[in-house]
Amino acid sequence: MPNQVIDAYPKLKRDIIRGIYVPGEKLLMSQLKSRYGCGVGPLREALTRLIGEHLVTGISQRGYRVASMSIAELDAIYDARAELESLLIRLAIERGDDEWEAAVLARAHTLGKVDRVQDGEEMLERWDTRHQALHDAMVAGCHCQPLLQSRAALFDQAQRYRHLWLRQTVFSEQALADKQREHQALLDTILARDARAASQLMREHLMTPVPIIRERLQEQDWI
Amino acid sequence: MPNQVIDAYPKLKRDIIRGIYVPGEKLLMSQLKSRYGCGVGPLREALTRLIGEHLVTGISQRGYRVASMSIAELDAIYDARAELESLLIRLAIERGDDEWEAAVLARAHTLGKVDRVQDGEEMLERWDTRHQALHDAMVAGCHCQPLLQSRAALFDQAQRYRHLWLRQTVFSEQALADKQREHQALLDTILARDARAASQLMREHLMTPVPIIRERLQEQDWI
DNA sequence: CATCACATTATTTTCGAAAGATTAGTGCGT
DNA sequence: ACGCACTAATCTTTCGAAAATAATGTGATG
Repeated sequence: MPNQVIDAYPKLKRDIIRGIYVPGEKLLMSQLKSRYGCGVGPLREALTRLIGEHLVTGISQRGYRVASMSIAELDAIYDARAELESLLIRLAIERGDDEWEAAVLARAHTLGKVDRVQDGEEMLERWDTRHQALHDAMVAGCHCQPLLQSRAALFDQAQRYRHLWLRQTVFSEQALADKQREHQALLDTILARDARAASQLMREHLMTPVPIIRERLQEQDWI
Repeated sequence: MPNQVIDAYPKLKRDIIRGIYVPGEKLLMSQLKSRYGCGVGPLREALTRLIGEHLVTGISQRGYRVASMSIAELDAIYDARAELESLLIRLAIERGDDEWEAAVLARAHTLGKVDRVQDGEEMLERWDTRHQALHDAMVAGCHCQPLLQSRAALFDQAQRYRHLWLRQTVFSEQALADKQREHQALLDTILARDARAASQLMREHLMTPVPIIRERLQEQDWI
């Protein structure tokens, strides 16, 4: 694997997820070259990787475009994530050991400690990091690397949509409290080793952002 | 997307799956260039794609290698496939319509018609094609593109292992009959819309090749 | 005999230019 | 005014050479 690509790939990915580019927008090599400071070779490799993650589309002799977004795709991806994560939490409860339980508890604790008094941006970043860490810890118990990789791939695909939801949630006292309650309920079912209840709660938990994202999406002029 | 890559990528992938290269083998650019008749640019893109599919590994400044194979990975991938396909058949039964049922029945019918009298290689290819078509038809009812893509990715990862099993099974009267019986049982539960039974059978069905593959794997000198 | 420094070779990675394809623009004929 | 062929400009894709890095071999030293 390359050197220059290691630089360009994460930057390009980040820019696409953050919405720097409009979905469907053409990605001109000349522009990318100056923006990311490297030649076409490394760029093509980075773009190839992003095609694999469904964040970019490419047509022979017609270049690359930022993958489009749609409500249909939003529904499909979140449905997939909810079903998969629901499966994973069931497996984790069936397979996880005491260490796993302890790790979940630990992540739940740190997430609960994120302080609302901090600077907004900093808090958003910290809450999101710890939130993801909690969910990672929960499903880690399944001990199935390939399924965890599939989960990560779906998460990446969802990130652009998720981005529309994150701000809205973290900056709302109400939404944050709701999430807190959902996490607590999940944690209870996990510690009780109730696989059926946990997978049900997990599915619902993952689906709650969808209506919010759908609204934000309909506001966009590029849909 | 490129032109030359469209040539090189599937060939390289096919060669890796067919076991032309030894797992762990270094992929020299100079060799690849002459074998696939193109420059390093297209090759690097093809290899990047294959890294995304976990068929190749790459380290900065140290080139590319065919991904290694191991019994641990065999177990992990087949476990993942079994759990995912089991989930998908449940969803398909919950969501599939009459057309879906009909399509499954049709694929089961054509698979049953594969004739043993044909030429061996031709029969193997035909059986495998129709076998995959049956499984594709079964899970298609879930109507969840992202999960079907995850399934396809896991299938690709499994292909090298699956390759070790396929010959053994198709050329054994006994094994083929066993598979036939399993498919019939699956079909019955599907037409009866018994999601619980179907997902159980599906998990078992996907796991049956594992012991056979494990044996073949242990015979290899490169494990 | 082992080990380290140094020089040599082999390999990867990158860039720039040329070739190939597509898109945009122009003018002609109807 | 509209469509079509042709030309010009733009963009993508590829290759070959050069630069950067790693691997190998050699010889001196403890």
